[in-house]
Amino acid sequence: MTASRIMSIREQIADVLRSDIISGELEPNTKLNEQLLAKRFGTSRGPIRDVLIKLTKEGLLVSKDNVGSSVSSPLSSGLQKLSVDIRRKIEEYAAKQLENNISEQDLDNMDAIIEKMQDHFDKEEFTELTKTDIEFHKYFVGLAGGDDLVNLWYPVVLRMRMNYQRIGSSQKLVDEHKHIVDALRQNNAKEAVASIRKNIK
Amino acid sequence: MTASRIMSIREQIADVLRSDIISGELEPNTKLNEQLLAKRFGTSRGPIRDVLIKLTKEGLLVSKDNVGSSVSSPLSSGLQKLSVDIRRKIEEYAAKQLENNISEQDLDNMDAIIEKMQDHFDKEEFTELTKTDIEFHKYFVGLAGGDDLVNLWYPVVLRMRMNYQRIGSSQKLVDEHKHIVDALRQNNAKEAVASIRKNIK
DNA sequence: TAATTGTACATTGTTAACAATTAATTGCAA
DNA sequence: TTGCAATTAATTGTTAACAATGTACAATTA
Repeated sequence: MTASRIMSIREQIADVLRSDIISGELEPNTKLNEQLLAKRFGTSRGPIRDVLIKLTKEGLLVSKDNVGSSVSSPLSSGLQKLSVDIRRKIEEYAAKQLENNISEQDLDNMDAIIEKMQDHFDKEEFTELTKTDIEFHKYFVGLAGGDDLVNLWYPVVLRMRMNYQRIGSSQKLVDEHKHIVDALRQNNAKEAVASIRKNIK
Repeated sequence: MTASRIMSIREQIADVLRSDIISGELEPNTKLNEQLLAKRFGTSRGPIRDVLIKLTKEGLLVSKDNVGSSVSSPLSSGLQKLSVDIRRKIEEYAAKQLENNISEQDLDNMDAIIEKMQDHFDKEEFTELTKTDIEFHKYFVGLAGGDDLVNLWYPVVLRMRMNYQRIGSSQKLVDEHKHIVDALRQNNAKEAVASIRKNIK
């Protein structure tokens, strides 16, 4: 039985827009018009506004009063580096929390996510691969620290954007995730941390 | 001339609620009713909803679909420690950025904020002191990294909540901020970082 | 009594109309 | 033509009514 979670309209809209931005389909500085979005998603402007506020807080959009929201620009290289540091700190914390404290079921679920990654990679669906990559780390972070940790982690990751060249060019990315799960399965936090450090850059 | 920025209704409402939460006036798990808030602030529910979404993304509230928003609980001690680490990383980054790269005017402005802190401390206005403390660091972080860095930093700080005993009991807090500005004024990033490490805990 | 169903109530979610603000256009004068 | 002011259009902000959902409690049944 696949328990696909029920998602509210707003959640689904947010997901689509996040994908559009992360994939680069919506380029930086693209203006998002509330009415057009409302028409596109078949709702009124209310839910759209909710989503725009959320994405703005996640750092994917920038909003100006009485003017509107547009896609944010990539971080400066200095802030990019800082974000990598912060993200590593969070995920290394997560790895340590999970040592001797993770169920077989959860490990299996992570394996399944990696398989999905492999599949997207094989089919050259790189946007989906990116999303699944994020899904993997989100699962893992949520396991260790619940919603609180995810909320700390999520904006950092989204704002980093992904490293497409890297994703497009290499099977290594998928393998790196296998190493992380392997280390967790052996309850070897030190090794898990090392794998994560290699994976996040 | 005091340049009090024009703030939108929603911004002002957000500020009030943030204060209420940070000061502890609104305790964790307190349910926030949209209609009551609308009446209290003399608006309709629309702007209230916007604010609730924002505060939720900032980590001060937790929201459940079709149920509503309530004040979030303090972080676990593990996440609290992690947050301190992250906040230090960000502010230390900011201090380094500002070495040999800060105007006399900005330093004076920071002095002014510290004076305001001193004033609130003398009058035992501890909620205002807390807000001014945050204002100081926000100014400083914004100077170094603009909105992008502030957006990274802000949720971390809000979620940490403040350390009231410390605020209530000691003049030290105000002095620590003087040391930070002193170090910045001397373009001594190393000392500034050291002062910040002492201040954030 | 305990569990369950049904109903009334309270609250959030959504919508569409209207107000306020910003952006674009037009017309005019130098 | 260029620069500016006034006007118009487009877009966001706000509101109030309505729909959908969840909650609390009473009635019903085993």
